[in-house]
Parts: sequence; structure tokens; C-alpha cells
Amino acid sequence: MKDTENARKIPSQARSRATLDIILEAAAQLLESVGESGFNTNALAERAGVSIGTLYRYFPDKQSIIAALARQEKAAFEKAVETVLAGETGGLARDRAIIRAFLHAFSDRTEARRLAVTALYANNDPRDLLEGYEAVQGAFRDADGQPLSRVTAFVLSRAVQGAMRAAVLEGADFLLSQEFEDELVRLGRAYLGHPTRPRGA
Amino acid sequence: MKDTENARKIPSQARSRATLDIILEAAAQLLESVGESGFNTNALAERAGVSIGTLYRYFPDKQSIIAALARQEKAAFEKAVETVLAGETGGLARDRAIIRAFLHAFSDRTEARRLAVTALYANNDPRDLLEGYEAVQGAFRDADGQPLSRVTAFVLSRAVQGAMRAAVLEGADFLLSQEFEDELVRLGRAYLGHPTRPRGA
Amino acid sequence: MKDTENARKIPSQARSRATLDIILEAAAQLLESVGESGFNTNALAERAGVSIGTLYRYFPDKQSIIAALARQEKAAFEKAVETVLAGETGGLARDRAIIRAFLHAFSDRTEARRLAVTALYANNDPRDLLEGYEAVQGAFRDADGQPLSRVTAFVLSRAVQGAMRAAVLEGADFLLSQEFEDELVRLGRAYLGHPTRPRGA
Amino acid sequence: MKDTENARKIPSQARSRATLDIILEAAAQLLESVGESGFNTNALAERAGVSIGTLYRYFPDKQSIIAALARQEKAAFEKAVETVLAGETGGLARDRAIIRAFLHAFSDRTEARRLAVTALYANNDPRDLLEGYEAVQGAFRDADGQPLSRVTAFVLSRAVQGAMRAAVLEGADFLLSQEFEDELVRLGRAYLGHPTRPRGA
DNA sequence: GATGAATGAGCCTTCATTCAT
DNA sequence: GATGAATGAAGGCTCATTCAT
Repeated sequence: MKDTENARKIPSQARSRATLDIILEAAAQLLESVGESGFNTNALAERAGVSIGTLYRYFPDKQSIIAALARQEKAAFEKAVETVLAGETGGLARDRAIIRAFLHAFSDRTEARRLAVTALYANNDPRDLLEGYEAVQGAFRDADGQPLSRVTAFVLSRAVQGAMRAAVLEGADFLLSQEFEDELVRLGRAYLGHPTRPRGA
Repeated sequence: MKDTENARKIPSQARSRATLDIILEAAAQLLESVGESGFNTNALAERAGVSIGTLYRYFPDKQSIIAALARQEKAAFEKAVETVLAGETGGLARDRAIIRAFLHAFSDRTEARRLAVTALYANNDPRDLLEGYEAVQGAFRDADGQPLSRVTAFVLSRAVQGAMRAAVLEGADFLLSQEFEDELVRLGRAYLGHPTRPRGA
Repeated sequence: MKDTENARKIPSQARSRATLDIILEAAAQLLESVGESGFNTNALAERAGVSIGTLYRYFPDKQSIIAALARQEKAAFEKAVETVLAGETGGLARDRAIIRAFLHAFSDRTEARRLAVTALYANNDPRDLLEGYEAVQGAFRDADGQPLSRVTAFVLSRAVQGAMRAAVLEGADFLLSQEFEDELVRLGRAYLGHPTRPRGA
Repeated sequence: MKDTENARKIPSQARSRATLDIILEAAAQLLESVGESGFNTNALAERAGVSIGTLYRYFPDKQSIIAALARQEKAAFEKAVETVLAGETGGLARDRAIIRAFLHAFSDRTEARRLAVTALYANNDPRDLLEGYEAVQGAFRDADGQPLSRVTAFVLSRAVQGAMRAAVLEGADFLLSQEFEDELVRLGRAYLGHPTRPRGA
């Protein structure tokens, strides 16, 4: 419970790496299927097909398992966004691609991702977890091609994320609709100063 | 365990009402200070200065305490927003007033509010809890004075809320700054089609 | 609370088996010494010299501990009676041996046995528990060598058991006396149609 | 829990007497309907339509309520048997009448009666409760008109009771059948030395 | 006398974590 | 290195009993 360093002396053999992946995959599945309250180490060990003792060879405590999961999910998410940023040169197409990347990141195995991050929020300092998102923000430019101020970048990214997050949490039926995606793009671009056409015009 | 109706045979004397308020206030404080995982009935009873038995005279189980809290917080929040809506006739001043109401609703005891709602999400159908927010959305109009489509209203309210929520959770230093409030207003108004002036211009 | 299957994934190693026996023995002792109302899992764990957690590795809940005890006691009882039935060929000697087997089964740790069975009655369908006694009844024959009718077999076995049970519960001083045994034998044999000589003749 | 004297300073007014009867009647009903585990003082107070405080004006503790109930039930039972004994002069008709009285005493509100008595067994010294049955036993005579020895009287009454008790507890379908009554009468009479005809002859 | 809100000891059960094998 | 039996702190909840009103 104390101050959990995030990893044990992990034996760096290939087998260990495989075991670790198995555990994390099982953790994601378990989180997805039973939610945070049902997520317990014994169930995880069983699902992963390892003994509870083995679990504790790879992670010092339960908290660090969730942390590792969150870290992994976040890394995957950033990779996806970066891929998009690398491929698109700019303008509306690029903005739309970013939004789409966000959306997909949020719709696949959403519950596991959300819970992992939420669990981290609840227990650790959220800042170190969220640093990485800054990189993503750096990719945006306003309508004049200027980089965004700190607050503007923050508002932009969190607003878009917030709308998507709410859609997921509230089970919105339009989550994967074109209209929703369009609205998110419009939200971002309007805020950045691009002229936009309200729905229906 | 059954179906947990949400309240016990509560004797409606004045004393009882006071006790109930004390419990809910203590619950909010406790949720705020220790988070959901540390929120337990024994700690709540102690903080409220009542016995554990008394707790269970007023609520059938732990879950319903959180539910009551969520209901109360939501009601207070909506009341605040409605008050604002009633006072302002329209335009930028009104939009700013709404944002300000949101901000204040979110900055005071945010964690308790968020956790209560989150806890409800985890256990009940989230939809019936959120109905109320729709009323708030109805208050908005776009730049042409038209009511918003369902998706637009959703995106708008959740985007603004999401940005504020993130600022709170991440401990942003600009949470109560004028700049942040301005940016939120700008976000909302730009999305609604009002011409806006990007920061610094 | 669910459906309480009667056993956990019990690892069948020797150690586990021993632990289980220890728990059941302690349960019998505890039931014997404090009665059903004082029978609680914490006290049981302490008496068994295991942790409360261990208890719950072997049994899903308190109820199933009592159920297991009842099953075990019944099995032991039936085994004892069957042994007697196998050894004696018939007539008075055999009837007397049966009575004696009953008496001993009932005098050793009677309270535990009775309470375990009673507790089961209170929670389950009593019928499936009692099936086994039917086998015992089948061993009896009336004075003409005919098997007994269902009701007669029932009355015979329950009457004898009832008298013994009462003697135990009421702390009768003659519980293990020859006279009491003789009277029980006489009761059974008279009912079965054998000529008997009333006491003192 | 200590050493419960069985009654409080009961105000001997008629109203008090009525309240007491109401409480005992409610106790019997409650015991009957929910069993011993569900029998709690709060539920009893509610069912009786009195406050929990009033309950404790009439009884020092829960135990004494059950004791009073058991005493009342036993008195009613003895009265019934005595009535029978007064009416019948002897022989088979009288024996049959006694058995019938026993049977009815056991079939009406059996559960409440049984539980009350059982609860007493579990907590008090059973002897003082059962003394009264001796009086009933005194009514029997053997085939030669001689009074029964202590052990014989005990065996007789407890055997008959035991068979009936088992029939009730096990939910025997023949509980109120003529055959069952006949068998009980035959059991008693055979034991007392009367010539009997086994079933079917 | 009656009331019923309040009390709190104590019970059942879970689950993160340890360590002997 | 792995295993999984064992541990026990901690938490949700019940209910007999008290006492201020």
C-alpha cells in the first residue's frame, strides 16, 4: 500500500516478458469484464493462468499492475496519434484524422482504459501520468498557423476528450456516428478560429 | 441486497432531517478527502459523529448513501445553473454566466461530486441520472437563435464540462483564472457560431 | 449468498485434507460447547487454529460448514448402524445391537450432531438430508419376518430416536443404564409384534 | 444475556395484560412465519404494533420473550391433554384420545411451538421446562392397570412425541392420516403390554 | 408510561499479500 | 523460479438494548 515503485527486479529473459504481457492482457480483459470493483489479484492470477505468487514476482502490488496497464494503454494511444500526425500534412483532413484517432482509442476496450486511468487518478498524482498528452497538443496550430497557448491547448484537448469520454460513459448511441465525429471536428476547428458552418446550414 | 429502494422508513421529524443532512455532508467531505476506495461506512459514521447503526437507519446500504449524495449534488448544480439562466437574458453575458456557474459548481467539492456520480455510473443505469442535464442544454441557442441539435447540445455541454473537469483533476493552476474562463466561453461561443477573437489578438 | 455449492476448489493435497478435518472437528466441538447461536466463524477459526481466511478457502460460507458437518455425522452414524446390521443375523440380539448402536451414536457429541442437523433443517429441504435413514429402516423386520410398511418403519425409528434424543437433551440420569437400553429394545420389539415381558415381571 | 429473570414489574392492569397477550401472539406468528433466525425484537415490536421500548417494559430481554411463549404453549398443550384424560375413562379409546390430543397439539402452529421450545433448550436448563410433562405421564397405566416406572413412562411419552415431532419436521405426508394415528396408538399399547395386531393382519 | 432514535458490539466475508515448499 | 495455502486487517451490515424526549 505504501509507496509503490512501479516494477520489481524483472528478470529480463524473453519468457518473463511474455509472462508480463500475459498478465497485462489478462488485467485488461478482467477490468473490462468485471469492472474495477471486481478486479482482484486472485481473479487476475487465475485469468492469466499464473499463480498469485508469480503475479507478485512481476508487480510489487495491485496498484502497480493498474499503473502498468494505464501506461501501456496510454503509450498505444499516443503512438496512434503520432502515426496520424506523421501522415497528414495539415488542414481539415489532419484535424479530422486526429479526432478519428481519439475516437477509436476511446471506443476499443474503453472500459479497461478508462478504469485504469481512473484508478490511477484516484491514487497517484495525476500529473505524471498526463504529461504525455502535451506532446499531442504540440501538434495543433491555430487558424493562423501559430502554436497554441498553454491554456488553449489544454482546453482544446480536454474538451474534445471530455465530449468523447461522456459519450462513452453515458452510452451515447451516436458514439461512432459520422455526425458526432463531424461535431467534434467542428468544435475543435471553430475554437481554433477556422470558419465553420453550423449543422444544417 | 435486494432491490435497495433508496430510503428507509425515515422518521420525518426535524431531528431526523438534521441527522440525515449531517450524514450527507460528512459523506461529501469524506468522499472528497479519501476518494471512493477509502470511503467506508465506519469512517463515514465516525466523521458524521453518529454510530454505524444510525447510518443504517437512514440508508439501506452504502450504495444508496452515494446515490443520495449524487442526487443532492446534481440538484444543487442544476439549481445554480437555472438561477443563472433566469437572470440573464442572452448573448455573451449569459453565456459567460453559465460558464461561471459551471465552473463554480465544479470547483467546490468537485471530487465528491464526481465520485458520487461515477459510483452511480458503476452500479446503475447512467441514463436516468443524467436526464436532468438535458434541461440545462435546452437553455442554449446557437448564433442564429436556433435551439441546438441533440448531438450539438451534448458536445457543447460535455466539452466544457470535460475541460473543467480535467483542470480540476489535474490540479491546473489556471483553474480559477480569468484566462481559463475566457477560453471556455470562447470555446462555447465559437462552437455556436459566434465570431470570436483568438487569444492575444 | 448465491446458491452455495457445498465445497470450494479444494486442493486435494494431504495437507489440505488435514486442514479440512481439523476445521470440521473444531466445528463439532464448538457447536457442542456453545450451541448454534454462539457458533460463529471467528470463534471456529480460532478453535481450529487456522485463520478466518483459511476457513473460507474450504467453505464458501458459514452455512456450508454446518452442512458438511451434518453430512459427516450422518455418514458416520449410518456406517455404525450398518456395521452392526452386518454382524448380527437376527432376533433379539440383533435388535439389541441396533439399539445400542443408536444409543452410542446419540450419546457421543449429541449436541453437535443434533444442531448440525437442525441447522440444515432450518435452511434446506429436510428431505434430501434424511433419505439415508431409510436404508437403516430397511434392515428391520416384524415378528413374522415381513418388511415394514413405510409408516411403521418411520414410527419405529423415530420413536426410538425420539426417546434417546429426549434422554440426552433432558440430561436423564439413566441415559446409559441397562434399564433404559432394555426399555428401548422392548419398545421396538413390542411394536414389531414380539411377545415381551413388561418391566419387573 | 446474563441470568434473565423471567418477567418485569408488570403493571397488572387489564390493559397491560392485553398488551402482553398481543406481544406473545405476535411472537408466535413471527416465529411461525420467519423462523428463529428472522425473529428479532424490532420485527416483533412492529408486528405487535407496539414500540420497541414497550416491548422492553414487558420483558427484560429477547430470551425471556421466547421463554414466555414456550411456557404458554406448554400450558395450552397440557390443558388439552388433561381435558382428554378427564373425559375418557380408560382402555383403547382413552389411549387413542391422548394420541390424538398430542397430534393436534403438534400440528397447530407447530413451528412456533417447536422453535420456542428449541430456543429454550439451547439456552436454559431444559429440566425445569419439561417437568410439567410428568403430570401427563402419570395418566398412563400398563396393561395390568399398574402405574408405569419412571423410565417406562419416559420412554413411552418421548417415543410417541419423537415420532410425531419427526413427522412434522420432515414434512411427512401421512402426518394427519388415520394410519399414522393408528400406528402411534399401536406403538403405545404394544409397549404397555396390550396385545396388538400388526398392520394388515 | 410510551416512543423510537441512537448505540455499538460483534458477525460474516473479502482480498491483498506473504512465505514455506 | 513457481506455487498456492495461509494469513488477517478491514469492511459492510444486523440487531439487542438503552434512554432522552
